[in-house]
Amino acid sequence: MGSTQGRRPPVMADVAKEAGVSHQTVSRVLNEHPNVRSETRARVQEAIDKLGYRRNLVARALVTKHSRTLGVVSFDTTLYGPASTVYGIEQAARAAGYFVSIVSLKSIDKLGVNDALDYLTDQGVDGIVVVAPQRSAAQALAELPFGVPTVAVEGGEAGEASVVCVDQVEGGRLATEHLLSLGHETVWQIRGPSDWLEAEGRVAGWRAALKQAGRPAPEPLTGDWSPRSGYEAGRSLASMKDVTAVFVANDQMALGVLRAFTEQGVRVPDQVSVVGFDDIPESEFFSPPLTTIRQDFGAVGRHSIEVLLRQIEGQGSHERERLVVPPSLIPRASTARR
Amino acid sequence: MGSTQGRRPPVMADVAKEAGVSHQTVSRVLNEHPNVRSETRARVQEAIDKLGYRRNLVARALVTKHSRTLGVVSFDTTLYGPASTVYGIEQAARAAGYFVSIVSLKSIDKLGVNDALDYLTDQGVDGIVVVAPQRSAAQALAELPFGVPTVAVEGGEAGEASVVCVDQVEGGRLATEHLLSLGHETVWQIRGPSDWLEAEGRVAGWRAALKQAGRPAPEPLTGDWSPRSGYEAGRSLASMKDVTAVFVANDQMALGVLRAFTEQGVRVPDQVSVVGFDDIPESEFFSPPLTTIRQDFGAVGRHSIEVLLRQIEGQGSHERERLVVPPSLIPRASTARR
DNA sequence: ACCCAGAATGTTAACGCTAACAGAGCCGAG
DNA sequence: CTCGGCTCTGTTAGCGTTAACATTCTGGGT
Repeated sequence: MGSTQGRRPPVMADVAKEAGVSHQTVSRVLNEHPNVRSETRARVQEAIDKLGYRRNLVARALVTKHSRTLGVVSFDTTLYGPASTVYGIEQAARAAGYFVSIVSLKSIDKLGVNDALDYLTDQGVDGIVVVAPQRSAAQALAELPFGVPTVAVEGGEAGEASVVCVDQVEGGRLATEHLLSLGHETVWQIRGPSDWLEAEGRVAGWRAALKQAGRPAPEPLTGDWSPRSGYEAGRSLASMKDVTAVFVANDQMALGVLRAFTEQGVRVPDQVSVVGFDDIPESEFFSPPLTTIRQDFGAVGRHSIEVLLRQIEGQGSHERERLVVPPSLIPRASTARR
Repeated sequence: MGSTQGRRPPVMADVAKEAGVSHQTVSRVLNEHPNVRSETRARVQEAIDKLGYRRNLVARALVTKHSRTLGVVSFDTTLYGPASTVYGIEQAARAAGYFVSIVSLKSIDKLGVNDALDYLTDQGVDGIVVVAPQRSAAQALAELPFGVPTVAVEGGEAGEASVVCVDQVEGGRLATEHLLSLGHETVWQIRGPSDWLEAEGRVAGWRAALKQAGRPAPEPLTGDWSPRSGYEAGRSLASMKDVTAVFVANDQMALGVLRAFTEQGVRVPDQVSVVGFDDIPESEFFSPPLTTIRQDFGAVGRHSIEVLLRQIEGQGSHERERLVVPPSLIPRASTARR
């Protein structure tokens, strides 16, 4: 119908002709410029509707230098934590009118992070969120490409970038103090890999709480966050008679620990109390339901977008921000008074 | 340094001047056009390196009409299944040189899916993968926007779009036959929400297997995939004395069932055998370790990209494809001979 | 009646790239 | 030695939008 020939999608000029105005006026309508007569505006809108016009965002991005796309770099989005964080990021970004382009890393080396950063800046993203829980990833942020605003999630001291994170130290402290308050002499720990900042933070909080209470800190066992590694550490712990309380650095490993204890006939919480970390949806239904530390991943994702947008929109003032989200204790049935 | 003034990133013309050639020759080098003298090529490459030039993909996309970006629409990427699928998609897409722009839906209505589709086509994606396990989402695909190639994952009969999915019926059958082969008289089921195609498929497979064995099919209980709903269904089942085998439509609900049975003193697998579905990383460490049906989400993601790229690159021939990935039984300790 | 500010619109020029064509140089066949 | 046909390179013209400037049209103050 009309003069629009072929199947080529209509462009601004087509709308302009249809409405009997210049393409610039169409642009003004689209961008809600105030100086357009409301009658003209209506006529243009009508033409837009009639032709089914949609503005070409690529052309727009070329001239405005803003793609309204944010990049997200994350490690293994299959895991609950990263997945929830990325979800929060995506929701917040879209609510703010931004697209989200994602890169999931399988390995976490500096090279991989740098590649991902380059890749995204090539695409012309307006800003980047790096979910970088490993020390190596965080270090990669120290040398940013050029002027692309960046926010690190769980990024420790991430060089130039702003940081949004959960207070891991506080989480470790909460878990440990909870166990001590139940009358346990001391608290053992199954920690995460040493490359992970979160693991370090949780160890620090645990150590601090023990020290404050004047209790000895046993040598922590180390897992790799997987249920299997928790299972193996749990088997070691089961054979040690003086263990009455264990702080496991994440819920998945805690599941492995519960499994090992069950197999070895160690009753939880009667003989040993166990606290996890993360509060994954499953942990409420472990046997027994797991006392754990909740991290509000959604809040972390939302905050990271807030910080990033502030940085993008407030051009000059790029003061580094550091936003810390508090964790909370979720008491359930895996812990009991000694 | 050199003649490049200010902090403005270099463009093709800058490289051209530096190398003493025309910008078109630079373009040729970048696009690996054969007709460039190798000496010239080297000189251009040198200039590129010297200036740290990176080509502007937005400008490129404007003229080529290809953004090399794929859109992914998914429901709740917090869940293990969607998260793994999206991960597989992202890996495969990036390996093929495509960016991935993601939209996570919180609600699954047709409107939401259509909005997401519009949103992504506005951005100028070259193709879209919709992870649409619900009937309503699949229906939304029936009315596609315009010429954007689309692939549905778990999309049943998704109108025009190609489909990649796991054979849910086969999965339901595998689970049921496994239990029957262990000597159970019949198999109960806790199914997923009726809006989900996957839930329907699993019910169909279960029913088919029972029918083939000439056994009665009890009325299935319905959950919403969450551990809690499994827990509640499990409590009902625990009170029924003739239940010896239960097929639970996903692992999370199976966890809830195990929890309920444990509380009620029903021993698994001595009194009741339980089979789950998905093989999430945790299920090997449930108490007892869960027999389940594994879905290869990674393969689904990879295949969906293969199909999509075939559709994008082979312009005219848009024959609908349908690719089915087989599930497999993972026998563990939650099932035993009657 | 006149002028001027401001509103409303139009015209032109980028943005940074690739496509299409044009031209220069070179080789071997006739 | 001339011509056709290669290879290599340059020139020009868009892609569809917004920005900047130019122009026309109002309406009120003098």
